[in-house]
Amino acid sequence: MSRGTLVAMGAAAERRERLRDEFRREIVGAARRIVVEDGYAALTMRRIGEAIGYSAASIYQYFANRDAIAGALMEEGFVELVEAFAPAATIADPLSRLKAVGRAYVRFGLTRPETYRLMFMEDPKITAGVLEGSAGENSAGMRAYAAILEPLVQLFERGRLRDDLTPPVAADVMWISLHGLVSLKLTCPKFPATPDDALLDATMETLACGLLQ
Amino acid sequence: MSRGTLVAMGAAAERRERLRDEFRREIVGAARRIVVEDGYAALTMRRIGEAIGYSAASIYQYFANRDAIAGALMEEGFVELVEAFAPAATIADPLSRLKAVGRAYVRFGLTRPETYRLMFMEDPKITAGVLEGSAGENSAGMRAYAAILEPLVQLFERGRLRDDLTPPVAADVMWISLHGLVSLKLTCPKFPATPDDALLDATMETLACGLLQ
DNA sequence: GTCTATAGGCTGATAGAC
DNA sequence: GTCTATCAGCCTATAGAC
Repeated sequence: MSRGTLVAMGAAAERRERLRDEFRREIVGAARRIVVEDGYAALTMRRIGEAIGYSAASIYQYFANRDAIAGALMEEGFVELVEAFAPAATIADPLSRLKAVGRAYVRFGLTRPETYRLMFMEDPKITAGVLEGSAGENSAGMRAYAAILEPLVQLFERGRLRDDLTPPVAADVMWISLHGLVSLKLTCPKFPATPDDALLDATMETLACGLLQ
Repeated sequence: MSRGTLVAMGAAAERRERLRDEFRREIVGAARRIVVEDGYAALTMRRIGEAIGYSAASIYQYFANRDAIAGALMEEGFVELVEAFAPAATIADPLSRLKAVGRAYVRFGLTRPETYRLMFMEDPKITAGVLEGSAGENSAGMRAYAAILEPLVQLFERGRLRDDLTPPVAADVMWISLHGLVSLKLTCPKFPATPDDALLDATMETLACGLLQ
């Protein structure tokens, strides 16, 4: 809610809105716990209702439908991803920063499998909705992307990027590889037989050697 | 069914078995069409029954449950993937062969989204079952993996592989990147903003530069 | 605002008739 | 072997009482 909307309301309406927001957050919190514990398929209105001590029907007062709750959950996921990038983002050297961001991405995905799955592997409709709805702005999704792009821009400016690449293309290649590592490990933990750590090291080194000159 | 089993049966039993196999194939064929058209979630016993002109209950005479059908569908997917690799596998130069296999993999995934999704993005339980159940043998899954591994072995033998890599690790890095490209495009077609072709070119070139020395 | 009740679906799987 | 009927559940979403 914008500041403009707030000042236009009376104090009572304002308090009501605050309570409403709190309730919405409670719903999303419960939804997160359900998804983390039992996956996206287990996210039903009944289970959310149970978790917050209300009937399923009440939830429709706060969210239009189940997809809207999943969308809110995804947005929270992007905020967490940006937070996971924060320590890496302070590193001065762009190549070290890029590598640290990459490692943070993979750690995020492997330690929050169900959140990651919801954000990037589950429902194209909802993922598209959240990414498009928040594109262009200073959204968490764009800030996460920027954390990968920005070190590559700096490397490009220093003439370190392979010369057939532009920073956005290099960022997409990087993202693809990181996503591939996380998502393949989430769906078939056994098969890429290389252990997680060695695979991450080899992937980061391959990207560093392959993207730079 | 093994040859040994066949010769131990009478001619009548043999014919019965052949009919049974034919029926099983019909079921899997119908299942494939449903998954291709409407996705894995639409794969229900009732819909399969409708498609083959039998009741849902009859299917349980041929498959233990729905997961067994999904597993059979995945195995067919691996066979198709190996077939998709066939033209590339004849190329003599190992680097050209590796690149052609990579392109064939991405084409397979992007042109059969629902099959690919079922094989690598959907249900860890079934994917694990099929990959483990067919590991070690001359299964389609292993042959698909071999198509990526083998050119890398040849490059390794010629001393062309980056020297901190072994062929299996390099194969896993390659697979991860290809899978990342396909799976990200399937879940959010819009966001990695680089067009498919340019992204594939950039990824293959990055892998070639990054894995080799 | 919250509830119960319910419409109107869907699912996998099985029992028992034929 | 195939069927119908059914069990035992699940779901989203809404109407209408309070």
